[in-house]
Amino acid sequence: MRVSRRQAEENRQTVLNVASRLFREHGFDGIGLKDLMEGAGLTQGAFYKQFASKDDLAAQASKRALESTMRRWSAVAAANPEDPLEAVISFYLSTGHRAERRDGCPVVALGSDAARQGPEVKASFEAGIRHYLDMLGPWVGSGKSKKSRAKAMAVLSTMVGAVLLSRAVNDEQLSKQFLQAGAEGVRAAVSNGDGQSETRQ
Amino acid sequence: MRVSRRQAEENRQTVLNVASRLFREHGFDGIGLKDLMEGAGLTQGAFYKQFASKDDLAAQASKRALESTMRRWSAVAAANPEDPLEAVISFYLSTGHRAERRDGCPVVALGSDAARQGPEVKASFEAGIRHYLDMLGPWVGSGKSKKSRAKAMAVLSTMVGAVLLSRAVNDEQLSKQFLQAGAEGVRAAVSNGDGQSETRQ
DNA sequence: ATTATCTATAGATCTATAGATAATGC
DNA sequence: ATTATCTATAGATCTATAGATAATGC
Repeated sequence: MRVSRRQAEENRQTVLNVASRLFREHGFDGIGLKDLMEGAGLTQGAFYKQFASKDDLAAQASKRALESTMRRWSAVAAANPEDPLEAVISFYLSTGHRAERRDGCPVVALGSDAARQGPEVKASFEAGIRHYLDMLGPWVGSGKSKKSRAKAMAVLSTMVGAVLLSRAVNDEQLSKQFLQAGAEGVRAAVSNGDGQSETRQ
Repeated sequence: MRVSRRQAEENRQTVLNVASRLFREHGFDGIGLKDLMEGAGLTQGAFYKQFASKDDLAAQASKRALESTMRRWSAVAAANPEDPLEAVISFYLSTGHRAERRDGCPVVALGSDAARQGPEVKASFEAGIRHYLDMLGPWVGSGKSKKSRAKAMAVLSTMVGAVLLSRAVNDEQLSKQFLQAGAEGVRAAVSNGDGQSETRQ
């Protein structure tokens, strides 16, 4: 029954990968430890040698999910070095991404849930979100880093919100329009150069 | 034990109001029928004379929650008729709204959850979201209704995303910056007039 | 000897149903 | 007579723990 330390660590990684996907698909409260462990080819009993609690798993699986999405952004951006932002926009605000809750952005899939979790889960999200912003900054930046940081935040908000809204409605047309309008909005915000109306009002 | 029809209907309404708040606070899966009914001063057993299932309640409570937020938007806008959009922005993207998950916008509080629910819950969200867009349209509109619809969608995406992100992180400063950057982004998008770069790429 | 995983289970909770109770509505 | 609510419970599931098992690691 016992496996090697190497194998045990591998099992732990498998549980994390499985959890990062099942949580995105069903929410933190929508999936039990039994199904989680069986998804990794183990039984429920092995769980507490690997993780301190379900919350602990939620925090670690969130980290894993965000890292995995980050890698995807990097790959997409690297595939189109001339316009990495446009590449990320058309990947993120696509019907493909909308459909793959299981493997898509955890901020959209679990953002509402994360707001109800403890500081450990939020720390995972915070780290991932900062990483998103670090990538976006140079792409949307017009020069001053403080301004481009704010712009990156607005852009990320638009992207996250658009996919969230596109998933919350039944109507396919309305759903698609959110993706398109989100993409347009981001392009406009970026091409708008320094035009953020900080002086208005 | 039996109450009048009038009182029974009143009880049903109370359950809906309680549910619309408890769901926003704990998620659809985060609260049981027992606590839900006791929150309305009844016992669990009365539930199935009032609703067909928990899903049925989720759909009706979502509708109620969105309607209640809608009324709030109207009130906020009416209080500042000269610039209703600015009034809504500074209400929606405030630390106050960020803190009141229980009474705040259901799209932020339950958006990720809604994506996992059946068509009934999504229908409630869709109706509420369309109502949001109907209000935003004239405020962001530059003339052509199709363009202002798209702009309203981008603006709503930014607002929803900004609050969602501001709730998913621990760091108070980062959280506040999302609210501010979201507000700036919306103002810039609107003051940008017809400038959406539909021709780019 | 240690320990990763297993089976089994405690104790709580979940949704949903059944039947009793007592007040309404005809 | 009807029915809104109550108490009680079925049957499933949830998180977490306990003790057995069998392979690793010293």
